[in-house]
Amino acid sequence: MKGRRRGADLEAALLEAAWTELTERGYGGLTMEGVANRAGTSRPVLARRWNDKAELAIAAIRQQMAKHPMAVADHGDLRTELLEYLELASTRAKGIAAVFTLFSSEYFQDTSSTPQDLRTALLAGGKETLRALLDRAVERGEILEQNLAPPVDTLLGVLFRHHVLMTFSPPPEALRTAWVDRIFLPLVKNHKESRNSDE
Amino acid sequence: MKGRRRGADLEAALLEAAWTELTERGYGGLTMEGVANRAGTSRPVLARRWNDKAELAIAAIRQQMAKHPMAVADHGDLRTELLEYLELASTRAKGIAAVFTLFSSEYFQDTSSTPQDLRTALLAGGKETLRALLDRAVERGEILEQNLAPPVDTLLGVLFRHHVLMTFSPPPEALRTAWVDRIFLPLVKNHKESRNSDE
DNA sequence: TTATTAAGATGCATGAATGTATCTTGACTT
DNA sequence: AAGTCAAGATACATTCATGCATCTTAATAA
Repeated sequence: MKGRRRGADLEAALLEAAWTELTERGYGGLTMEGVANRAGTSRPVLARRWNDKAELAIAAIRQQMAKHPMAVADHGDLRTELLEYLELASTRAKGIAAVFTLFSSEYFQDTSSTPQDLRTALLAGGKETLRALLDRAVERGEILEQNLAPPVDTLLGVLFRHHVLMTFSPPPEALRTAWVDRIFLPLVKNHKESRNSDE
Repeated sequence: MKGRRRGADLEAALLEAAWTELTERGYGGLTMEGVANRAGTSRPVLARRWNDKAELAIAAIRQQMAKHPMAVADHGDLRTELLEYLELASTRAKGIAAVFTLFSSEYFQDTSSTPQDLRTALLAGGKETLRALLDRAVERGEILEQNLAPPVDTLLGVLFRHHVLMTFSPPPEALRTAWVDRIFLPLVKNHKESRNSDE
């Protein structure tokens, strides 16, 4: 029995509806009318705020990121924090997958940008969560700075993202610990970077 | 100056046109009319053979895979073969990225399948190229079978695919060698799987 | 209370893509 | 050489989403 929504209230509700539509139907299935219906309003209200499907979608994504910041507390132990990071990320798998459907249809054609571009644009300003974890571990002396050279430092994020993109579902706990214990940690733990190891 | 195409000839030309459209415009921008125009024919000819955009797209992908098999010769050295594998794969980055645009729009909604599902369906029968390389290396005694446990064995493929999906472009040579020398080989080379390494 | 502003409902024209039916014409078969 | 079948061209109706214009009504401010 609530009255007529206005301003910021309304806008938040619209973006929430857009987000739900995006996750349920993907970017291709996202329509202005669909969002309007779900929000219990009509298209003109949407049209007054956003021009494109793309604008609306990105605004919706921004709102979700603002609502649920990815924060991993300092536990004094790298392994613990990495697992928590992956667990936290897993709860958002559906949303992440939905975001990537942006690049299917027209979006990446029109803007000629890549998922990487969007990712950096959305993360602009805030340092990456994963990077923060690793820096803390370096300060604690758990790992060596030099073992975090470019392809390695982002490895866990890559593994997670790839899994989500390929399966549209979060990685199970067993897989996450395997990534940490059998891939990432062995690479960064102090095994005195043996360059030109053999041959 | 060529006459009217028929049967298999025509079909191959149609699939070739579809593939080009798919790589240039992505799945979202793929239209029956666009393919017909590019193939120099009209929509009814397409409609007689495939019902969906999806059917057409998958048939086009199949034809490309058949035309360009991913074959890496036995060079007696794992590292050489891995680099050749990644180099070969890189030449197809554009196509691979295009294939994944399938899962943006409607396809994955309608079929409720995942990119993983499609991948396994397309690879059905033939063993994976990467897996073949690794098995050969195990036989040669270059690496230990036990170091190829599940999350590690497919690691290079994961890294490659993730890069292509995120940037829509092939990984540069420097990045490929970094994957091999600083991530994959260190993990599989005989460092006597130290389980419960420390703590 | 009154005035202003935007929410919300409705209607209409448009454009893109598709499905389908029809018809002509070229190529292959016997 | 005649007949058959599919290629290729064209046309029409349909569907879906969008853009825009209009009008009523509710909420907020003066």
